[in-house]
Amino acid sequence: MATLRLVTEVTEPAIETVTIDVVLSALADPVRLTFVRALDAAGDWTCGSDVLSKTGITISKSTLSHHIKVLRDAGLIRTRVDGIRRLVTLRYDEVERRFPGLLTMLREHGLARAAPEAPTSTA
Amino acid sequence: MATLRLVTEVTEPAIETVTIDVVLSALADPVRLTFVRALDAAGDWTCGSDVLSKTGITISKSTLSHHIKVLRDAGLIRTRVDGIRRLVTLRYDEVERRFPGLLTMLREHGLARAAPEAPTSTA
DNA sequence: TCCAATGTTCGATCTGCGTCGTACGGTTCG
DNA sequence: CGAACCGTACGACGCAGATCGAACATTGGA
Repeated sequence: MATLRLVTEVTEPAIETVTIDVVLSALADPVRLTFVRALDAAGDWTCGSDVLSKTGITISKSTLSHHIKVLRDAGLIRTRVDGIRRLVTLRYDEVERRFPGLLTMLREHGLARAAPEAPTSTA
Repeated sequence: MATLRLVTEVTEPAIETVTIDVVLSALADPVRLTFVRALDAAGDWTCGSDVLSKTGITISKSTLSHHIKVLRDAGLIRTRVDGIRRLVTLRYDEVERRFPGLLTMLREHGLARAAPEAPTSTA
């Protein structure tokens, strides 16, 4: 019985209300940083659990739910209900508009990898 | 007896070896974020204690020393010995070259302030 | 030489948060 | 309806890190 569609839709903050300190705190965690990078690589709506298998992250589903909530509250991702599961996606354009260069930075700097010496030259 | 000048000089990591996760963790703390903004506003070599009085941050000197070390290890600031005191400065050009847009982002987004209007939906 | 001022280091404390297990709610299908 | 699945909410636990005070090192000046 489909009486009323209640809270099925998940809301995220308007991009204008997102503050940079919240974003930095959200990205400071290695699991969430990896998660955001994976979402960026995926490009479109992805199941959160699938991100775990792709990245090799091993955490419980409650922990995953917690991280997704932190990222959503920070305005970085959006959640959509798809039947029995929930899909998430990176709010790339909005975030890049409010914090220019931030996501580009994450994309270019591979996970926790320092540049291999050679101060001059190379790129 | 002034024998040898030992470790008076303070060293910071080469900018190429700085990883983005360390930088994000360093900036995730509100005290350090305020500190970096103040250094950016100052523009040149500044005494760490003076930053506290400028920003109104009230922490002990040992805590301040700790935060400065974290920021220095993260490659964000540089420390110079000046007689009885130590001066710090933001490595603006280097950081901006390695992480384009990062410091500009901090500069434009005032401390923990969201955009005033929320066009759609509110709350 | 002695003392004041500044900053680092060390140990201890305490809060925040990442983590998990369990219980609960919603959805799909038999 | 009931069972299986997926995700969230809640409480508890443990650890990393933020904080402080005290002791020490260094410098500069009385």
